[in-house]
Amino acid sequence: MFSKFLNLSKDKQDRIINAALREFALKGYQNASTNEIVKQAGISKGLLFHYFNNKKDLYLFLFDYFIEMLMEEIHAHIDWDQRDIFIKYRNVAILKFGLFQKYPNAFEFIKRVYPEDSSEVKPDLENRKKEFLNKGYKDLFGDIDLTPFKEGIDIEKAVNIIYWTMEGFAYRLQAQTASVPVSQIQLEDIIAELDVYSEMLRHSFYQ
Amino acid sequence: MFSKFLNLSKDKQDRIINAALREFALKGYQNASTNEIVKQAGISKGLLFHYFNNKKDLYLFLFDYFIEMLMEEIHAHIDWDQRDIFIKYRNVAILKFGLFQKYPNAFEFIKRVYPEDSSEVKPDLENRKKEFLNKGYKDLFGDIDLTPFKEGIDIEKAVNIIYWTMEGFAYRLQAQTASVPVSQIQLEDIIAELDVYSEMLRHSFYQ
DNA sequence: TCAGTATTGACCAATGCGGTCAAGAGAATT
DNA sequence: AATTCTCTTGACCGCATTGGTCAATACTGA
Repeated sequence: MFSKFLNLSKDKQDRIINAALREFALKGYQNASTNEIVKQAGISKGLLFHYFNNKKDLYLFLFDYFIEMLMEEIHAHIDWDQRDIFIKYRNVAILKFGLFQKYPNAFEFIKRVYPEDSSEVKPDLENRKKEFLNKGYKDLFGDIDLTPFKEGIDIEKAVNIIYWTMEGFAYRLQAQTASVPVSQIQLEDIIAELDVYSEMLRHSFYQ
Repeated sequence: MFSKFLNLSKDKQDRIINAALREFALKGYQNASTNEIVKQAGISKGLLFHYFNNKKDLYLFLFDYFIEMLMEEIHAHIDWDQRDIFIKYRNVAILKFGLFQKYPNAFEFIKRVYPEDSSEVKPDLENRKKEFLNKGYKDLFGDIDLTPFKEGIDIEKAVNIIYWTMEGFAYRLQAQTASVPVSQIQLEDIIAELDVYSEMLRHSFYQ
């Protein structure tokens, strides 16, 4: 189906993918403009429609492409026997960081798929969403080890605080990253800072 | 300037304001459609342009309207001598909840004003933003009492965790609220739950 | 030189945009 | 009942942009 596109040079593929991701992430399906995409990608109008034969197919291709990539990355890097919530979040953070370097708008894109309600793509999305997204996260954080938590603590709320802290940290990082060349950002520094937060929360909620 | 509009019935004012807020919050200045606004508000096209003579004026009116309302609410309900971070967040939460009931899209709208880069409104926004928004938040949380924090703790990070927890809680609440009639939501229940989070974090980070 | 593929961008009909305005609807005044 | 006045309508305007097409060109390797 998209084999013609996948035979392009990696560089050109990424330019097109990033331009399209950005546009859809920014404006949603309906208001995204294919003209804007080709302009940002530095290709001609005809080429885009040569590879993806219409706007809808392009959109769904992006979705499938990233779900598949996310799945692969997860299965390649996550230790499924690990049940400690902090270590799991740490691994997920590393993974997300790698993907974010390559495709800065992928997470924004995925986030906007949820509330997408354009009738043109909604039915196709519904099937895909149920199949993958919810399941993915539940598999990851469904069987956390609860035994190390302090007695008497409200574990559900503690888990929420941990989640919000990790998300807040990632979100702030994302905002900073937007204004700084990606190459200058050191994964080690970020993980080190994240570990401090982990340690504080571990100290708060673990025995 | 907008006296004609402000003489309308409160109900009609709110319908128009909410429709416009929602549209601008969802799509940003450039992609927001006045046709969509009048459709959602249940008024005719001509009427909107009768009250606000063009799109730009409508947008800036909304901004000014909410900044002013926010300021008034803050000055009416915030105890400026209070320096405890948890009590301050509690008060802000109560305040935000009240506003959110009336104008569910106001905060999304304000949030989208920051990165707004449409050349048509940018110059007008720059002046207003500097004057109000940053200042507002800094005044609120600029002189937190740091003495109750445990010795040896990284206070900056602790404050971040508190902030992310409060934001995360508010965000999740907002998502829930979207699918439930507003009248059924009890402020007391929400504050009670928020107090549990506060207590957990207070116990973690205070002496 | 030539066949075959990759790429271009002017062009199309359709849609939606911000904004206008003559005319209608309703209420108040005479 | 007639008149005046304000509120409100929605068809209409010129224009920009949309998703998508396709004949023409550039590029490639033989």
